[in-house]
Amino acid sequence: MVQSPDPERARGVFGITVAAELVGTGVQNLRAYEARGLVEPVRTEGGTRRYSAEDVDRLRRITALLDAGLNLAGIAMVMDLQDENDRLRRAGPG
DNA sequence: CTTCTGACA
DNA sequence: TGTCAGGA
Repeated sequence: MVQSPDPERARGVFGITVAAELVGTGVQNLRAYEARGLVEPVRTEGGTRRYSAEDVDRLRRITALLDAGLNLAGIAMVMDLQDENDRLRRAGPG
């Protein structure tokens, strides 16, 4: 049994560098998205961002929206609506 | 790894 | 406007 030698592994978190590689962009862009509120990675004591699998998936959505012709401001709106829509759906259909 | 600034398409 | 590059 792999008892996760590292507690971080069980959480499935990625450093900003690996997250950038996964989404196919640079660490500077990921930081730009966070500045726009597109993603909110957890911050460690050292101040380093820790991107979870969910965050990486969201980053991919951001790149897809950018390709769609949306800008960071527009993407932020889409992400907010999607988050609220998913929240309402999870809260209860009725 | 973080933050900021400069330049380019 | 968004991305890339360099420096502290």
